[in-house]
Amino acid sequence: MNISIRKSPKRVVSRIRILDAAATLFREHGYAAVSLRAIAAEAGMRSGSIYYHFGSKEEIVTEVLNLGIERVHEQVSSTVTALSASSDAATVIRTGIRNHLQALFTFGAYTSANVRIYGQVPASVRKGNLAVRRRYEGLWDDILSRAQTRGGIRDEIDLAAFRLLLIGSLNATLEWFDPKQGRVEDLAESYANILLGGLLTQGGGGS
Amino acid sequence: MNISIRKSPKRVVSRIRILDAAATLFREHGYAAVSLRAIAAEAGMRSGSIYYHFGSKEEIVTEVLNLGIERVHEQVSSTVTALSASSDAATVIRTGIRNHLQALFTFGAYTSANVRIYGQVPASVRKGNLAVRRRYEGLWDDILSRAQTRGGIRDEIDLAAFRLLLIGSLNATLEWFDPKQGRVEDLAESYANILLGGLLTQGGGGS
DNA sequence: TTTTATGTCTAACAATCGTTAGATAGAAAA
DNA sequence: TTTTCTATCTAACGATTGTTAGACATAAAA
Repeated sequence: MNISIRKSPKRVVSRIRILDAAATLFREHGYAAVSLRAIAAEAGMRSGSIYYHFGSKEEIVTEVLNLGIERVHEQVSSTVTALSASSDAATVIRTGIRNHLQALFTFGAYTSANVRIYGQVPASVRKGNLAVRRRYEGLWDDILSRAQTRGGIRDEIDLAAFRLLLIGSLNATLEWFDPKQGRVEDLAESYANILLGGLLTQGGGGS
Repeated sequence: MNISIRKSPKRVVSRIRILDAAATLFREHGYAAVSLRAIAAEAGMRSGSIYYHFGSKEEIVTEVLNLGIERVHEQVSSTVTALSASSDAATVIRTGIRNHLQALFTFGAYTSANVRIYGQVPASVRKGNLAVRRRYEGLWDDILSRAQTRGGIRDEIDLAAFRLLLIGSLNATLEWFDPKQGRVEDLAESYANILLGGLLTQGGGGS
């Protein structure tokens, strides 16, 4: 046994092919509408073979949902952490927004599936995905509260509401933005301008 | 034939019962996962009877999708139109936001179904819903561009992006906000504060 | 009353679903 | 070479799907 680059065993390759196929089809047609036969066909095998890799359809969708969030989490977490400690609130949040959107479209099949089918998957599957979701929400709560301690955030803003509005509006871009038509960086800048500075020149924001 | 209040014929009542049942179940489980037998049971009849009122499952879902948008459209349109002609931009947009959210939760089954299943419904159904969607987007574009002519909107803001961010973030509240736990008016005010004034006290919004 | 219209029911159809058991072929290990 | 393991295949299972045809009961019209 040498130390050379180990070729991925067939097992791993097939598993990924199945997950990619499932994510792509779930995103497009929803959870229940996609049959294991359709997933198998897209992955280049027969439906029975899927059961060598996964125990059930629910097991597949759970993995798809988790991967979608984990990949966004990793990219946002690593890029925000890499910022200089003296970065101001605007820079930190802009970085988070940009990387959330980039990850969203880089792993489009998984993240779209996530946004679209989470609400219609069996309760047991939702439960298996909850911890991963919570962890990502916690990351943003950390980012925002850390930004708050550095000052510059308006007093009227409810940070919990801001986080929900932020993630909700970013994820909604999956429904209409086409990365082939425009740059994700431009989308990110446009959204950051609105979220950080608001629509109006002054006033209007107070309660 | 007298002029007294005409009792709704059974036909109309049953039709509504079917649509209510369908919207409720679609919202919860997605389009394909809901069988006509399940819709019939929820509506208090047998699946065969549905075909007296609708020609197919697709016809039902098309109606549910259209109703969801039309009801929000009507409420936002009428309340914004009713404002005094001299209202400033902030008031107009706050009114739109508040009424969009109120309608969203008042007709929760239809609007949630809309947000959740639009992306997974057959292409022919999506096509049948497109005109209604476009019309509502047009309403907001009118509201925003009229507000812009009154001044007070930041130059850096891309109004098309703002409309997409706005509707996306408002619709996303369906996934987490519970009208039994908090007042929709408070939610609306919180969101309007963020969208109109932004997160930061100053700067940060420029490009 | 007789006739017609309305609305729901039952029962069945071919198709498709998730899942399973067992056969089978090739690769790795002995 | 022989044996064992890995990955896929075929074929079938009972259950459920959207949809249809025709019977049936009640209400309205004649």
